[in-house]
Amino acid sequence: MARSELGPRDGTVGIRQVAQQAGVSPGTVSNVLNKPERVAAGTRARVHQAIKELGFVRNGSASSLRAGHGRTIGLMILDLANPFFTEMARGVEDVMSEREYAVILCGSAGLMQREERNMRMLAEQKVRGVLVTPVSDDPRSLALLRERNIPTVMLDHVATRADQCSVTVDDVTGGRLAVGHLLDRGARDIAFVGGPLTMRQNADRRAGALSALAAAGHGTLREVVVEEMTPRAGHEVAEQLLGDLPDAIFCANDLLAMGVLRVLLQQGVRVPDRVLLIGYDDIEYTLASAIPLSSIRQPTYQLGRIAADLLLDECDHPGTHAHQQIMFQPELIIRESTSP
Amino acid sequence: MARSELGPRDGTVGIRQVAQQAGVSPGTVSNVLNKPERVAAGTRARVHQAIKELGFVRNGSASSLRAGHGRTIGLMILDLANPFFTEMARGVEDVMSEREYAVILCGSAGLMQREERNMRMLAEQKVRGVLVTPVSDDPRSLALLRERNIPTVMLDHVATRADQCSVTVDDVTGGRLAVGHLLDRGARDIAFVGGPLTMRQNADRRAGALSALAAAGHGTLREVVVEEMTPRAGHEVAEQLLGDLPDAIFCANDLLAMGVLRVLLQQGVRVPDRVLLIGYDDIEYTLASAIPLSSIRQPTYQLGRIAADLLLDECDHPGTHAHQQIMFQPELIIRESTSP
DNA sequence: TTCGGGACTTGACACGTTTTAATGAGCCCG
DNA sequence: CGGGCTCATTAAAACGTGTCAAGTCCCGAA
Repeated sequence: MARSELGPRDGTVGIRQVAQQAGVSPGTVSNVLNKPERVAAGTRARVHQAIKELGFVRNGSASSLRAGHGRTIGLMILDLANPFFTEMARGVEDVMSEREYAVILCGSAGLMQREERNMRMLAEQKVRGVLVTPVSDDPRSLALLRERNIPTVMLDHVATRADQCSVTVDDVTGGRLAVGHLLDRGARDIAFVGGPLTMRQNADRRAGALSALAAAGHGTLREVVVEEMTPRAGHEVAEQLLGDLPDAIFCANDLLAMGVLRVLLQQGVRVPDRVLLIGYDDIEYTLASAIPLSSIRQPTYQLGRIAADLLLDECDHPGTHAHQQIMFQPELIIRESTSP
Repeated sequence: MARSELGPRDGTVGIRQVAQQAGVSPGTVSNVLNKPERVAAGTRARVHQAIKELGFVRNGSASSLRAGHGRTIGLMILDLANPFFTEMARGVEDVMSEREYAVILCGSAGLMQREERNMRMLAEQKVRGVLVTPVSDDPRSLALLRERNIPTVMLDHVATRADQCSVTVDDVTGGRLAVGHLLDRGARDIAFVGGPLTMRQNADRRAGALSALAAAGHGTLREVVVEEMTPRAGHEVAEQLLGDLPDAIFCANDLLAMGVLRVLLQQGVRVPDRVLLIGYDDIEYTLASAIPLSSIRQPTYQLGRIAADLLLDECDHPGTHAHQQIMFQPELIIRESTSP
């Protein structure tokens, strides 16, 4: 049997078998797959027919080797355990799935080292582009992608350079809204509980909090920095605060706030009567909370969708694509934890 | 300049440049990368040095084209918005990250159609293996992978065939534990709220519930089937039940239970005094709930880790690998929502 | 009838790596 | 001293698709 009649790996079917079945050349099959408009409708139909009959599945490796990249994008987020990020990931996945792209998911866990390792891995995989919530402003890991002309969109982080897109929510305003609200409710001694200030999100929310205090002309901010922004960390902070309770607590995310709330209630501290409590992100799971949690809402799912759209636009129209820095405004959601 | 001195795509560095720099042949560089033990220590060091100096990053597409598969695995779960699945995904990602594999994440949203489309995409990407929580027992989408000899591990689903691994939790026992507990607490008129019974998880939990009733010799089960297992669906069910409240409600997952709880409390129904409520999965976010939720705990994160280990074992030792069907036992967690 | 030109199609090569069989360099022992 | 080892390295042949210059075909105008 002639070589041309055998498929790849002596068993499966490749572009050549399809071509033979449809009575065209391999080149034409490739065109049907990649530039359908260039092939006559009749031929196209015959090829599609052959594809279906033979159960042909394109070899993505060969395709990306030749083309320089494949139908895959990378998504790097800070924390796989945080509903805020997984909700964002859902937005990305929905868009990419519609457009027939595969999504490689990576979690950096906030570690520069893991971020860099993942970036290298994505470069190796020849992804078409990358959506990333960076650990910090350090451009080292991004350089790896830039060298290889892999488009990048910043997620939940403003692009410091004008040569890329970003989608963010204004965290300074968010912090201001939160603390402004606490001040309105009469709080003066306010605690800010957040993660490392090297993370932009924490730094901005804190800055917003301070600016609200400055604008009001009264009130003080105690700052508590935690390693991880989890309910567990919230527990520890709350226990620590029990000895000298502030008027109000502003947590830099809802997971922390959930942990704090739990301990306060267990210890009989009345919320909001004794302590006001507000979180950030407005994740869905605080709805059933003992005291419904006030929070700062972000268009989380949309963040993911829009970033994905921007990335695909850059991939599809590298010439005409105009980089955009999109910033959403957050919204103050008042619930029982701050309103008597 | 001779072709051999230029890099791939006239700019980046390839295996050839590394070889030249280290004074060896391309084949040796490849061996350093893939079978380090076959190359002498001195040569190996020289090659690594050259790799670092030139900033070489392997072209994964070329690699998987030649080798037949790459360092990528597929992970297909039912619902990206459900913390149970994202927690499982976290376990998978942690293991794969350690072993330098990339993870392609797909959500089937419980739709056969999306499951099949994703499977095709994974086959196209030449993934090394796939971890999948299947939508149903229909083997059509798995066939696509089996034809191509792509190893598969079932996640949260028992393998019906002995030629693959699976990692599950005993949902029948889980259902029995839940309803047995409700009966112990004196409930007789019990409602079961769950998703489509075509999903094994729902069917098994229901079966367990029924067997608990049978064992007790008393009590009845009202069955409420919802489309989606979300808090929103829980709201609707609860409103529907308000007119004729049962003694107890068993929700097939915690998200449903959260929605149900919220409406009950809003309407002034006392939990657990008037209605007992128990969920399933024991997700972290119910901890801060108004009435802490009783639930059935599963080793979620471990599920992901172990499934990932099994898959990698099958990939690394295709000859000696012994397929395993691992089943964990769930644990009843009693909290306030079922104990006065 | 011939020629020009547009619309499709073709064929062969290139993409960067892995793999195979073959080569070379030592080394031991008869 | 040389034959038969082993271990380390090499050269060249794939892997299956995308690309692009070079056709082929067909139709209408001259």
